[in-house]
Amino acid sequence: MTIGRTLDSDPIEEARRQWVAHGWADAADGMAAVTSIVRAQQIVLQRIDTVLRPLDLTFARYEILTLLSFTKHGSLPMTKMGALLQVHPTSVTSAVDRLEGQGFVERLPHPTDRRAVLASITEAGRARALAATAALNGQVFEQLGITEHQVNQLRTVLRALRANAGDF
Amino acid sequence: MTIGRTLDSDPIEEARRQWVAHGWADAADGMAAVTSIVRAQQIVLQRIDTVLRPLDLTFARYEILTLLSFTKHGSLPMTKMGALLQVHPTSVTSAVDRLEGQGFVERLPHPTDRRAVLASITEAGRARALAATAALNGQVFEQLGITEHQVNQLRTVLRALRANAGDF
DNA sequence: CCCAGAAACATTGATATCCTAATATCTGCC
DNA sequence: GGCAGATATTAGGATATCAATGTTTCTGGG
Repeated sequence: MTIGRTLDSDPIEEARRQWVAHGWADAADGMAAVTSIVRAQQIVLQRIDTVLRPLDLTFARYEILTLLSFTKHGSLPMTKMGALLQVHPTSVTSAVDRLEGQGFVERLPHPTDRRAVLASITEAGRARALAATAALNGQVFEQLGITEHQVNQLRTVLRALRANAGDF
Repeated sequence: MTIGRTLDSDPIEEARRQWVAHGWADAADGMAAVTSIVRAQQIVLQRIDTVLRPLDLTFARYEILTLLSFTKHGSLPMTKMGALLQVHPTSVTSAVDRLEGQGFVERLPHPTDRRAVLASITEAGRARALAATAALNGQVFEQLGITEHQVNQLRTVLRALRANAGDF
């Protein structure tokens, strides 16, 4: 599961020193921040996958189930889900393929637009989504290992980064 | 390239409100932070891939080239690279396969351990790594769209998260 | 000292995911 | 009524992880 063991020093700080030593000081902090984001995502996603694996879910499929469970009628057009979750249409298609095979979602025709397809959550899907959320809340989201203040700093800074990227 | 367009509100904040409304307030901030990390990684990696594509590199292969270019003799054992970059041995093997095919790296026998393989950067590899770093510095690392203070907040908080995960 | 078992190293094959490009169908505007 | 745009899907390429394998090295009991 875990890869490297007992590294003597922080490899990202080491890379940052190299950046400065090579005359790229202006970019050093940004490089370190980007690398930290990439590594942090690996860490949290690995934890999430570990928690979700016994439930036969991936994070992408979990996000879809949870999003559907929050809607009024438990269904959304495929494109709408892709827009809300910021994933490609092809990823939505393949994720819904699997969820449908698992019996957690079913495809329904859109009532007015014959191009569109509604993904609709089933009762089994709702139950599995709830179980997954309970597991993730207790084992990941409440166990990040940083202070509440740091959690909120993270949210604020990354919100600015996402806004600047045109996310909303 | 970009997926969703003109979303009226921040989907992560919306998810956070749902968490609170469902009685999961204790996990709401952590959920929002984790989701922000995942989304931020998508954003920065997409930018990186866009910059690196004309240079025929991916981020994983770029990291290997840059790491090798920083070493004294331009070479490292496969396992050592995996440990430093926090990637699986299989990923190192496949990345070095491609880099070798591109002429940026060559495999050499380890001088003392006949099990081990040294990956050694070529002159072409050094040149490509420098070009890639120049492009990334100017187009990504110096253009995150957040303040210098926020960049450093990000580094500090994510360093705590990585340390807590046993990264170093 | 020696040698049998454990551990480390790199690779291969299988599986899952994501992205790009191309395609078929349908809608709605002019 | 025709054509641009939207919708979903399929196919193909790249990457990451997991499990298993073949070597090679290390280690500890005899």
